[in-house]
Amino acid sequence: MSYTMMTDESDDAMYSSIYNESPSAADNIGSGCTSRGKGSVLKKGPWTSTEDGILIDYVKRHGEGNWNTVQKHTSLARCGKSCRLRWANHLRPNLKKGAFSKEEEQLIVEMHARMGNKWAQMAEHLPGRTDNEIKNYWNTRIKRRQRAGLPLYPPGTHVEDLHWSQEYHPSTRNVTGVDRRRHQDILQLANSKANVLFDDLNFANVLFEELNFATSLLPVASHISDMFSCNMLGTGASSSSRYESYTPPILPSPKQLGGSGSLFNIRQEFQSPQKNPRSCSISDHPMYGNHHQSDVMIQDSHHTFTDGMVPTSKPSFGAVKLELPSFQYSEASGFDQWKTTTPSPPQSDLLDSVDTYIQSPPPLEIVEPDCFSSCDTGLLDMLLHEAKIKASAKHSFSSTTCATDGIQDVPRGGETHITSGAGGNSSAFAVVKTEELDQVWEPKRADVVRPDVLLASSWQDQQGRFGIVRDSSSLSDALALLLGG
DNA sequence: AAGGGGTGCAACCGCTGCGGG
DNA sequence: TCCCGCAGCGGTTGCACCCCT
Repeated sequence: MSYTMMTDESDDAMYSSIYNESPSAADNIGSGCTSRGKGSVLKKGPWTSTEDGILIDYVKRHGEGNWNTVQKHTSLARCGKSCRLRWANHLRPNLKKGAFSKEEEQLIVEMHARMGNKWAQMAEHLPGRTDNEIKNYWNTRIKRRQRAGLPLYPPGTHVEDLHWSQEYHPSTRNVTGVDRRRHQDILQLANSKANVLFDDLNFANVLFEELNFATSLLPVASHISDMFSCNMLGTGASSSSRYESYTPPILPSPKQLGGSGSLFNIRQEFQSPQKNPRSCSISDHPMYGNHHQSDVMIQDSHHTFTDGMVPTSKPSFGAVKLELPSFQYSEASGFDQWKTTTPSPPQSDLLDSVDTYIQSPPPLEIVEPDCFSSCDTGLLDMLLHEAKIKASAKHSFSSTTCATDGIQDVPRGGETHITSGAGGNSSAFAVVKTEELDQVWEPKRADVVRPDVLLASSWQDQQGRFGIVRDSSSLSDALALLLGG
C-alpha cells in the first residue's frame, strides 16, 4: 500500500478549523488520552463527519497503525486510541452495518458458547463486524432474553469442545503473577473441560499456587476472600454497571484495604471483573452437569439455575460471569458417588440439558443447621461465626458433609458454603445465607462455582504441606491485620 | 403533549501483552 | 534485563432515541 505523503503543514492548513466545529468540544477534554504535540487538548465524545474525513484521509496517506501520530500529522484533536477505535469500528472499509442476520446471530451464540467473551476472536469470524458491535449485540441480547425469560443459549445451539491445546495444559505451563489473561483463559477453558480438570489434579495444583500465595500472606485469605465474593463481588460491588444495583454492606473498599499485597488485591486476582475467570463449574460439562454436584459451590437461590441468562457484564452471584452454559444443581451429591455413578460421557447436546434443567422443578431446599446471615452482617460476624462453627464442626457437619477428600456435599437453597477447615470430618463451614442478595438481584439466576472455591478442596489437602495454620487464633490475627493494617 | 424510563449504540477507560531501545 | 510506549482487548459509561403512561 503506498500513499502520497502529505506534509504536516498542509495537513494543518487543510484541517485547521476542526476545533471550532463542535461546540461541545471544550467540554469533552479527554483525560484518558494525554495530549501530545501542538499543545492541544484532546477532544472526547462523538466524532463529527469532518473528523472522520480527516482520519480517513490520514489512513489513506499513512496506513493503519501509528495511531498516536495521527494527532501529530493532522489537526485532529483525538488521541491515538480514539482514532484506532473510530477507524476499526466505523471507518474502515468493508464494515457491515445494520442488524445482524439470523446466520450471524446464530454464529455469535455458538461462538460465545465456545469461547466466552472473546469479542475480538468472534469478530474474526464475522467479516465486516467489529468486536464492539458483537459485544453490544451480546449484551443487548442478554438483556432482551432475560426480560423475555428465555434461555441464553437457545435449543439447538451446539456447545463444542474447546480446543484444549497443549498450550493451556496446566502441567506444561507456569502460572505467573502477571499471566492473568492466560490464567483467565485457562479457567474459562476449565469451564467446559472440567472433566479434564478432575482427571488431572495438577490443574488445581497450578492454580493453587496463586491461591496459596494469598493464603500464605494471610492464613484466612481463603475464608475471607470467599466472604468477599459473597458480599462484594457477587453483588456487583467491584464494578458498577447499568445492570447492577446492589451496593454491598459494611465491607471495606479496596482502597480501605490497602495497597499491594492486600487481601483485596489478592482477591482481585480471581475476582475482579476483568480478571474474573468466569464460572468454573464442574457441572458445566455435559458429562457432569445436571446430575452431580461435586464441589463447593457458591449458590444462592432456591431456584438457582433457571434459564442460563446471565448478563455478561453483570456478575451472577459469586461474581462469576456465567458465559458458558452451566448446570449447577445436581440430584446426587458427593464426589465418590459422582465418580462411580457417572456413566461414560454422554454426547447429548449441552443445551438440551440446559433446557431440560430449566424446565425441571427446583430442588428441595436443604437447610443446613447453624446457618446465619453473614452477607449482611459483615466480615467480623463471619469471622466470629467461623470460629464458632469450627468449635462445633465435628458435631454439626459430620453427617452432612461429604468426607471425600475435600469434596463437600453441595448445599442447596439460599446458602453458600465455604470450606474452611481441614478436609474430611474436621471440615468446618461458613454457611452464608444469601437470600437478601437474591432479592436484590434477579429472581432467576445461575449458580456458579468459583475456581478458587473449587480449589479449596485441593488446598485443604495441601494446607498441611504448606504449613498453613488455620485456627481461630489465625482468624483473629487476620482480622487484626485486616482491620488494623 | 410531556416526561420518565428503557434501550442500543458509540465511545471511553483500564489493563495487559509485546516489541524496541 | 528492565523500562517505556504502543496496540489491542474487554468492561463500563454516556447519551440520544424510542416508547409508554
